[in-house]
Amino acid sequence: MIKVYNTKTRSKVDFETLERGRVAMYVCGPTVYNYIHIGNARTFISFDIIRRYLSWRGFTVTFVQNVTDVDDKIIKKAAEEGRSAAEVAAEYTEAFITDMRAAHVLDPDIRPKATEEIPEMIELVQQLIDGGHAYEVEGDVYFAVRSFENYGKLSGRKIDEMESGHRDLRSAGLEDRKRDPLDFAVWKAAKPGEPSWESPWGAGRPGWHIECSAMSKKYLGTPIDIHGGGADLVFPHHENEIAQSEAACGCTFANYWIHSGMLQINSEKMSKSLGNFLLLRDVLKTTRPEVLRMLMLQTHYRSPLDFSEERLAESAAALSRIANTVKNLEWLESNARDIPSPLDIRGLLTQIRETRNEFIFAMDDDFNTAGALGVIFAFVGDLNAMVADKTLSISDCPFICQARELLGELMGVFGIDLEEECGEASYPAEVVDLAHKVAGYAGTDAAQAVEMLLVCRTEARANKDWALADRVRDGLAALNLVVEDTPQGPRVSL
RNA sequence: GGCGACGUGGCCAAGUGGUAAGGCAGAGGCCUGCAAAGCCUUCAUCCCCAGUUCGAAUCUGGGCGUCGCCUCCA
Repeated sequence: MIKVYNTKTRSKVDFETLERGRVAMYVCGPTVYNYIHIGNARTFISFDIIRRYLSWRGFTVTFVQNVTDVDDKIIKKAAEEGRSAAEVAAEYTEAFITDMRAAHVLDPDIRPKATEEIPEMIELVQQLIDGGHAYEVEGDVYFAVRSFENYGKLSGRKIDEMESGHRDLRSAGLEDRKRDPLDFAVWKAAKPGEPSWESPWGAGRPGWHIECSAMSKKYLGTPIDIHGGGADLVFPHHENEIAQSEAACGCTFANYWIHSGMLQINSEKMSKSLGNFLLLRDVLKTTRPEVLRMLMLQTHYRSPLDFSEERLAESAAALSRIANTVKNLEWLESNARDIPSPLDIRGLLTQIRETRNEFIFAMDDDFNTAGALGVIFAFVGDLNAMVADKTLSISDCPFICQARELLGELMGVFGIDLEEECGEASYPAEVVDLAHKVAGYAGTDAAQAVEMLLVCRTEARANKDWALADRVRDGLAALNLVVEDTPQGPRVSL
């Protein structure tokens, strides 16, 4: 049984879907007024892993993630840059999709844009007005917080306490038009030059919170299984979504509320004023997505995560430990001989089975990726010890292959493709020149040239001509090809 | 001020009341011409105090400390 931490109940609970074997899941997407940053990426990668895991466990997952493409911040940005809000939104929506794919986040099944769902939002607002939960003031429509008795339940707040803590709310003149200072806009009257749509209350645009309510309802119905987002959305965004949606439909909006922890940079909150604002696309210029994901996997998704160059380097080293094992196993398989098996195959099969079970055990416990990674590393260590300094028997290969495939499968659940990590070395054309210079190679085929160089080096080593041997190795190293001497002979890899 | 989270070895980090996974880094050894990779060995009693318990990192209370949210924020 999968357990998840539900923000609504502040406890870990059994995960039971509304419909057997199916999961309806909605995760709040970004407001597209800039490139997404590394903190956004943390949230989206966390939910990507949750989604992948649920699918791997056999659920049919319908994953919806919106794009908020109409909002104050977009309008502000557009004004600053002297272009239309639609242009700004289109540019950053495109960039968002590009960045997500670059981070190996799977596309959602449905990616609705707020601007394309306005009729549904208007309908929802109307329902709220009809039901006495919202009221119009000069083209604005506000949700009446006190009309919804559960307001504050998700975030654990009480309306009266919130108000007493917020004297400054009243000082803003605009607030006078609201019946209660905590009431929030579900529809905003258009100001000159702003994007707007016709509505029963005049030209205007939807409030942020109503967008998600309407899109979730339209594409997944009510209630849904999982509604997710960053922890900073708990209040007010998700609180308001619940109020609107449940006030309108009279039923539960979402059964499980899952929130991912905040990302910090060098132990500080990421903010523009601190100058430590990192864009995902900039990080990915120097870091492979697998390494970034590896970093995130090592911390539970609900804990704060500290991001730094040092941790990135550690993650790269950790990932290569797994990749090296896979590479080594592949190498041993391709050099297997017709000899008696040096391995304890029965023990290996037991370990394969137990690793899978323990991985599931960890992940079922509120998606404990760090624990699951521990299981993987334990398996890696055992495999390494098992084959250390051994030459495999041909009869071992199917079993070693199984172990290798398990590693690939489990890392795949994390969105990390080990095949890619262990990809075949692609030889640069320069190896031909090197082979020509060092070994007198006359052809033009890169693979042949490398082969030639290795033969040349092996001979040199046999003759104790270390200078020549190292010249070959260094020459290949300069082309990013690593030569390693194994008991089975030399091996070249990237 | 209100709400909440957290404090585990040099760093990161998991941990379901029964005597502390894992990764990175370090030390010693093996293997190697030297490397690389890998193997072996080694490296903590879990912020402090009190309590519950046969037994607590895990439960309770208090203290200290860090952080987040309360305004747009993933």
